[in-house]
Amino acid sequence: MTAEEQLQLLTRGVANCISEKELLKKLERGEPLRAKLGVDPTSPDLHLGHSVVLEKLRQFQELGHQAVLIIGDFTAQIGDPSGRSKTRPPLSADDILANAETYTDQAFRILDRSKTEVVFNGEWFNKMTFAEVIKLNARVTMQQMLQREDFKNRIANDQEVRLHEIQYPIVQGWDSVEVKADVELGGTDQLFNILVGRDMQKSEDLEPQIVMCLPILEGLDGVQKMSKSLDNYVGISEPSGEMFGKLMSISDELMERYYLLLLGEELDKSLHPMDAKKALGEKIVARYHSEAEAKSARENWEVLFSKKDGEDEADLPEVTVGDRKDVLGVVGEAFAQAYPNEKPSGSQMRQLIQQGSVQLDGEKLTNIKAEPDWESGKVLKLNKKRRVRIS
RNA sequence: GGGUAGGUACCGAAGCGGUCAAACGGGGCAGACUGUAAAUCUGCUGGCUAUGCCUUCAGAGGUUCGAAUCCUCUCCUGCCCA
Repeated sequence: MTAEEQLQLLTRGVANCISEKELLKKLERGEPLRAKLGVDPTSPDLHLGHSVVLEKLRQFQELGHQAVLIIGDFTAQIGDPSGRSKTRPPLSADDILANAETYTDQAFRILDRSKTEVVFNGEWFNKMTFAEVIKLNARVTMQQMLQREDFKNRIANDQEVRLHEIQYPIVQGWDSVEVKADVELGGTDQLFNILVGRDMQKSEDLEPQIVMCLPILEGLDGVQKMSKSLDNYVGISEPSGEMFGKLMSISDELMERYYLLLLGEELDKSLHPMDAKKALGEKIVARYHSEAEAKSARENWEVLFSKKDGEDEADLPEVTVGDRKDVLGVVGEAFAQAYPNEKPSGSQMRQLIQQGSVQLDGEKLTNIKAEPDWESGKVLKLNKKRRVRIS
């Protein structure tokens, strides 16, 4: 493949590339490029938002380039202020290590493990002396740091900015020097950090890296970026059913965006939006599980939600009725047996019942003290998502 | 270090001696509606062995029949000055 062809592929779907000319030059040498991606092992679960940039990195691998995955075990102790309106809480060393492991395991669902160099940036930063740190800081001016939107906004809104936070870009930039990156990937919110990397490399007389920013994926709410802390995400290691279900809850507008960013396709507007969304869900599930699983996830979902009668539900968890025969007692028992982690408080369960969410074979049970016939085989709906079968 | 403004439920924000489990907005949950969704309308949103009881308004003490509200000390944050 020619350098031009590679360039075209690599820049597809990219929000910001500085600069294509330089990238072309690097590609023309015909040698594998070192494509760097730094990850913060702060939240151990990867989601579709991360997948956008990981897919791009895989593309580099497929073209024969070297992926360099930097685990920011050291930087995680600082906390990336990018896009943040608050200071991030720091993590303990143990948490970070554990997170790093789950992180890479998941990343290799997308990346080719054998073609990925994994490094921890604690390797070089933990050895640094304070004098060296001061020297690093001398390479950047205060004014440069204050140009950042994030900091500017926080200062304008009278919110605190801690000194360690302005170290983050410097530290990330130094990673690029250490691994001799040719390209650094990241979300558009990483633009500033990655640019600092270029400066750092220049000051070390290295050829500056190419900045490649990918668009930030909106979360399920369609407004804020996908993130675990906002709970608007789809994790890439989630069960197929969950994944499909979550994807089906997005708005039509967002669906178009997901088609573009996750599948790299234009949405076919001639399709009924419902069908288009099901197709989207199926494709994404297939990517992380399998075609067959995607198909069954779709079928299960259709049975669960589309058929109002819901007579032929797929395998619902079975629940046995205990000593308490009243509605409140049985609902509590059902949660405890089938979804112990989601069990609501007593008051919340009362509300679910009184508001008509709890239904036995489609019949609303609104009296918490009622003792209906808990006949074996009947389906008990608990809330929007959860149903169980009486055994 | 000095001055000053603050710290209220998931978040933002009222309340400034009783009628406060605490207005209002956002978020979340539930119902109606739908395409499952979005939008819209409605209700709920501390806990419980529940017409009552228990624990909350940064933390610890105190005043009072009674405190989120008053006093004292402590911790935390913004802003201004040095």
